[in-house]
Amino acid sequence: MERPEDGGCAGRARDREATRQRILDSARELFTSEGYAQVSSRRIAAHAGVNVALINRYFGAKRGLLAEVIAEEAAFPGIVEGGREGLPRRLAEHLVHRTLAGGTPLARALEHSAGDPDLKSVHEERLKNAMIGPLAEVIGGPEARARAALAASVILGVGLVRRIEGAAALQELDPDRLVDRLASVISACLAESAPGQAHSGSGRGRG
Amino acid sequence: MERPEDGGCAGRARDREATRQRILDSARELFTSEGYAQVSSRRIAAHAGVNVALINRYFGAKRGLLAEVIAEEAAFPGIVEGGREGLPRRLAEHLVHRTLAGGTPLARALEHSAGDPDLKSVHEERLKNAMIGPLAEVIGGPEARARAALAASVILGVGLVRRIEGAAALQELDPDRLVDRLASVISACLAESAPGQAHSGSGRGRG
DNA sequence: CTTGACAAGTCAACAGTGTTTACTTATACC
DNA sequence: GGTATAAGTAAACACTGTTGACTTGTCAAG
Repeated sequence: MERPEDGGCAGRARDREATRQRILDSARELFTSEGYAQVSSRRIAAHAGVNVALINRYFGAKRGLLAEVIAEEAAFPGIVEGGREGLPRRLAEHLVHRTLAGGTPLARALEHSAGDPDLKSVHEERLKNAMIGPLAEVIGGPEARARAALAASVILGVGLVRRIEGAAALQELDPDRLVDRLASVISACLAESAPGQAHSGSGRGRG
Repeated sequence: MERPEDGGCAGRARDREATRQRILDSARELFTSEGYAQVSSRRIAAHAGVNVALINRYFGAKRGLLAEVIAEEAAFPGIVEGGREGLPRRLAEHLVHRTLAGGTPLARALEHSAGDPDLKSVHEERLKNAMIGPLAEVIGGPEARARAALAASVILGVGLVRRIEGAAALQELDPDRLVDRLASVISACLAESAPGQAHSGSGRGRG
């Protein structure tokens, strides 16, 4: 069915798969460098050298293009695989290193569009399947999903704040200290029993 | 200068301030109930019964309209005023109660558009002046802004996750337990010294 | 090789967005 | 009453995502 090679010929042959992939590659490149909302369908098409209508033909809508792009990459590559021991620290290190270095561009594409209502379902699936799900499975125990959701909140929140205010405040802390701190924060999220409150909370008046 | 009353007359007189306020009221109502991106300039204008061009005349752009709307409301009403003692718990309670009950609609408008690049400057100002700033002032100590930014990350992150996945996972915990947990998480953010890591972090290899 | 079918690709339009410009009109002062 | 000035308006601009009708390349059957 498929042509064996579509190689480098100038006026390339009609090849569904190759065209699809070409669109996907352009979308990933542009989304990750400029963000979802910034890049128009027509620009993706032009970058890929194909017609605009093909985006909707192959991916339903622009939304579907992002969904396919982010489905390709793991949220926590090689982190949950390490097991429960030291998980908070590994998450913290991952977060800090991609926070301070700009890190995985895909995360940026997601943070760019975190609140976009058009992408709610895309983000919902991503959050559940790639973050809360794996995390909950690793930590186990009661209310695992709630604890995982809390950790995911911290991870997304830090990324969001970094994107909004340029990490100016966060960079007051040097990376190592920030990792320490985030590790303890994430530990508090994932812990099975809610620990007695830290030194700053002596005034708890609840019954 | 201004007309003393523009009252209820049908074809109302030309009154700059009244028109401005009318637009602002419509924007607040629509933004908070449907979100920034959902509501078009033309719809706001129609709801206010004014011409579309007046939005840009009075607020520069749609962005300016949101900026003015969110400038009207405090981020943590009556929370930082309570001082350092019990601050994490008050923040946690505020967050949970507005999370579970839908809470202040303005926060929703913000979460709706958290990642919108067009609103970056608006969110930046809001984050710095209404969240990190007051928080840092209350907690004091070294790297106060960094610690405050961390707490703000948690607060924004939880709101974001709630909005994305409908709080399904977070609601595994009953509200009181969630408050406990969040209070300890926020305490970990605000603490002056990064505490020794909790029970799950025995594998720390730094130092 | 010719024919025909079907999928791949194209074009132009639609309805919508935020924004701007030129314009009309009502008001307030002289 | 006349007029400057501001308030309000209408129409357009350039752009967005999306759709349906159309053309064209390719492959299989006759």
